[in-house]
Amino acid sequence: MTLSPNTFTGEYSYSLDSKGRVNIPARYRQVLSNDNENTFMTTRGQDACVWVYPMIEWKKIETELRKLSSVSGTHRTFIRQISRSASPSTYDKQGRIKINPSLISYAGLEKDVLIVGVVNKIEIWNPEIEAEVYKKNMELDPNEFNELSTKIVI
Amino acid sequence: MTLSPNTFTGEYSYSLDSKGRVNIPARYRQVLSNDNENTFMTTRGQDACVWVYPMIEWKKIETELRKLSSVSGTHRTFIRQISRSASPSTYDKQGRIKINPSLISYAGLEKDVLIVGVVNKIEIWNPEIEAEVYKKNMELDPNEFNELSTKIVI
DNA sequence: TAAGATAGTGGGTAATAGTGGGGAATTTTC
DNA sequence: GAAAATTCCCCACTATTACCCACTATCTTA
Repeated sequence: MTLSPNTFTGEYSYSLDSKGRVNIPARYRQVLSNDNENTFMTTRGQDACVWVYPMIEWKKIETELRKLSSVSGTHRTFIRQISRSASPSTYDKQGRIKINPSLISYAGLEKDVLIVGVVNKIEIWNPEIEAEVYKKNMELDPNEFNELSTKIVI
Repeated sequence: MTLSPNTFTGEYSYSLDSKGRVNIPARYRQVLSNDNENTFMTTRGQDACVWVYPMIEWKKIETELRKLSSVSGTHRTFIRQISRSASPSTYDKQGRIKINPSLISYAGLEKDVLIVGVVNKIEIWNPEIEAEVYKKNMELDPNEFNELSTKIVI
């Protein structure tokens, strides 16, 4: 059975080395479609983590951003905030991408990192921070989950 | 190349030298399409920064400006504002463009500058001014932002 | 279970990128 | 028309990056 292309699931514990590199799990590399040319876009996540998009997925966002007009102040600010933290990274022969220093500090990454596949992208977490966020989310209003259940069937 | 041509992301800290030159980040030069002939159009940003367009992207702006009727006073002012300060600049062998003095003073640029890729163009900021603008923007209506991000970022 | 293959981690080095400045060519000014 | 100023092109130095090799751990297969 072949897996869906550019679709990531599961979690992995890897390490960030002194040069700011992390390995992309071999399984993720295997499902990457060729048109990504081994390249990802790394950006700030909405939570305190790094989001890693296959280039193909990122380009969809880029297309949407291009439709916004810079005459609107809100649009300008929005584009700037999304775009400024985005930097492309092609993985090396060993399968590692480079995470740039500002993203490392944004996500509070240290040596041990948690890599989580969230369907269309990959998240890179400091495992301690992830645990806190997880805990906090579990305390949230369960109504939102109920609402979700009307939108998606699992 | 896997990256979209003439599309800029990420931010860089560079310096403006005594001759009024700034480096264009190597990554940006790499995504420039050949028909730009290593040339950018520099102009006043809507915010207190310098906007740097690849010539190809600038020509799209020109087309848009032509469409605006010069009958309306607002339109005339808008067109004049953008157009009057526009000046082309070809980068040298080291990858630097020249920013003219009036743009330098408009954007309040000093030695250290912040270069931000905002998809179809590049912004050059005095980092201190950018920080202030950032802070001010964060106080803006977050609803519009949320709406934009649910539509665009996936 | 042993051996080969694959995966993850660490580090050295050649190539590239960023910065500063000199000097010829060109333009401006008096 | 000469002096001054500016622009443009080039060279050189340094820091950073990307690429490559090597080692170890884990997984796979016979």
